[in-house]
Amino acid sequence: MNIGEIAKRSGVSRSTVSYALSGKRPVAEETRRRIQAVIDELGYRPNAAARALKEGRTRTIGLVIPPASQRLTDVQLGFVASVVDAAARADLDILLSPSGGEHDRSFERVVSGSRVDGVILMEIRLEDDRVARLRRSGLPFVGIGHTSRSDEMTWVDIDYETLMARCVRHLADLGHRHIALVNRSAELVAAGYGPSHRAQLGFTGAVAERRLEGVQVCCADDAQAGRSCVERLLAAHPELTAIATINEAAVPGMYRALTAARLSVPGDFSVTGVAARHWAENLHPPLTAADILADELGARAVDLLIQRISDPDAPSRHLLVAPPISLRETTGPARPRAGRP
Amino acid sequence: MNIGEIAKRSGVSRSTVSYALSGKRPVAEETRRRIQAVIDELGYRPNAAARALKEGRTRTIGLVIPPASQRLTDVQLGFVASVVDAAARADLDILLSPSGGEHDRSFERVVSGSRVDGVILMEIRLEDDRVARLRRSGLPFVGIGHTSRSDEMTWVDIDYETLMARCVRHLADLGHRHIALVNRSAELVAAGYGPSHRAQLGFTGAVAERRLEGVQVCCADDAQAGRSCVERLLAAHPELTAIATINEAAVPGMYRALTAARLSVPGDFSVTGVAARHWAENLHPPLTAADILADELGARAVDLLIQRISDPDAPSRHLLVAPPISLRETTGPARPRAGRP
DNA sequence: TCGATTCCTCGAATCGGTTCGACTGAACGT
DNA sequence: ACGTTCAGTCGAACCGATTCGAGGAATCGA
Repeated sequence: MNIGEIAKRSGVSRSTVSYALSGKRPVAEETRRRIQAVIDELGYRPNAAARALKEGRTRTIGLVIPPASQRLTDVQLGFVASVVDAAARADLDILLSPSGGEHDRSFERVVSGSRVDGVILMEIRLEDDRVARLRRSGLPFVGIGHTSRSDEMTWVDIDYETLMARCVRHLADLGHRHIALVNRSAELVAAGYGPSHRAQLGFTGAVAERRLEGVQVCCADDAQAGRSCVERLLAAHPELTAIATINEAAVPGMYRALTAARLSVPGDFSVTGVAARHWAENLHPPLTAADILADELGARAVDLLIQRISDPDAPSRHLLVAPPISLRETTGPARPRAGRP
Repeated sequence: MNIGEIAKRSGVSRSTVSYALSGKRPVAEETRRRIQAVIDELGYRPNAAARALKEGRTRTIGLVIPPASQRLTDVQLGFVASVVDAAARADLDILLSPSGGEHDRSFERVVSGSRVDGVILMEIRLEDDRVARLRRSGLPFVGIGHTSRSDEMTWVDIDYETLMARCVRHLADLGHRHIALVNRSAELVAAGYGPSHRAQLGFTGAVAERRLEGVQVCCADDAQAGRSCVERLLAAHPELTAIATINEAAVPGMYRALTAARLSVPGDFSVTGVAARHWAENLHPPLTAADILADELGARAVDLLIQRISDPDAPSRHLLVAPPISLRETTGPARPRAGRP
């Protein structure tokens, strides 16, 4: 059923039906009611493709996520959920595009097929082809995360550098002198993953500032890896009394390694880091951490994108979020491991 | 840049460009090359809306997920990931629609705006309005899960009834006589959530068959709830020696409650259930469970949907999956709790 | 040499909306 | 009584692709 059918049955022209629906020109009240009755009866909805074709916009935004094959972290999931939510509130649909892996055709379709009015890009690398591709296309886009040239685009991001520095200072305040940074996977770090890179900066900076001893290791995003990573760490650095991490998926494994080593948390050993609040709260014991407010960040990304769509030539904007550390149950005063039996 | 621009620059008509791209009519090799050169130079891609309008199909499928506000379980995430993956392989785009909560406008847009060629529906209730809505619309759709009238639609599903019966029999074989079923949240069960309902059937059936004593409880989908649920359970039923569950999110909390009660797993108490393999493996200790192969299920749903789109009048098809139990480390011979100090 | 066939290309119609210019009455002011 | 204004409506053009019927040129067989 198309608009012509509605027009015929209401005894008006197609344009009148269109105006009755959009309200862009006055339509007699009685006519409007007649048209509405026909529409309700037939359950008519304007064809999205036809409308998009004429209007030149699709009322749809693209959400580019990491390849589906690799499991999303809780923080990433939080982003997706909040973007979906915010978009729904703004009556925008979401076209999902896994990018990165093999099927970049999906990304290419989203970018150049005029399928979307704008794009939200997740999991951005310091050097990211997709950003260049999007800039060339002229499509408005907003990053959750940003590249090394941060001015070249609009983004929202978590201030991993500040957050990690806060974690380190928090540990230093508790008397810890030897601490380790457990980063994300070596592949990610090598690929120039921004959060990993900035966490390193924050870590080394704060370690130097407080004259501590710091160790840095990479760790794959799962519990197994977390466990073996911490086991190696404990063996190689007996003087270690605390860990700061941005690898939430590995934390349960880290707990297990500590338990296995008969180190109680936070009595003998402290753990802190950057994680989704929900996740940190539900760990056992609950993780003292800088809480990532994924909900807010995703919603702000959508806001910025909507603005950017309505005014593509406005200067790019940035939003860097650094929430305070929520004290929970995994950090305490330093107690030298050497002093233990 | 549109097809007319390409035509002009190649010195041919628009239709020739179209045929060169689609190959639906012969085009001279030299002409084709010239057109291709122009296309490559300008980076032209046909406008998706225009194509959809003319062809009457969008090369997009809708994926209806539970409202984003509520966290998705690992199994659900597995479905989403595998659907996204399978769709990308088939060169289909995915339109994401959270449904259920407040914003059903999103669902309505997907169903009746001709935005998609078909829909995959997740988290189906025994009585589900959305199924009726989709049937009325005539849009091809496939459910992951199904309603009480299972013939009315095409679906793939996990055979929770069989799986739960297997769990119970497995426990019975190990000598357990008193076991509990920890279901999903009371709200879900009350709303007629199929998996919960069928798990109940399988549980009561197998309990009766093996002449066991069974208790059933509901439990919200998080660790906290799992913990308090099991604490209550242990207090109220001292004879209990095993739990079977379909609530994966609650399992870590259940472990904690058992640990707190000084019950070792699997020495003093057995736990088993239905869960995503990834999840079961990464728990500590790894959960003996019937593994849900979310990857396969999502991919099959996409296959079925593609078939249904190409032949909407074919009879509906069903796919019920019941993988065997993977023995891990959480079930062992029954040891009466009464016999403990 | 002439019609038939084949190969390649073109113009026009079409999909289902939106929007612009123009037309018709009725109401209005002077 | 006569322009003006304005509400309400219509027809036609347009968005960017696909596809059908048709036509021109080259090739072929008789």
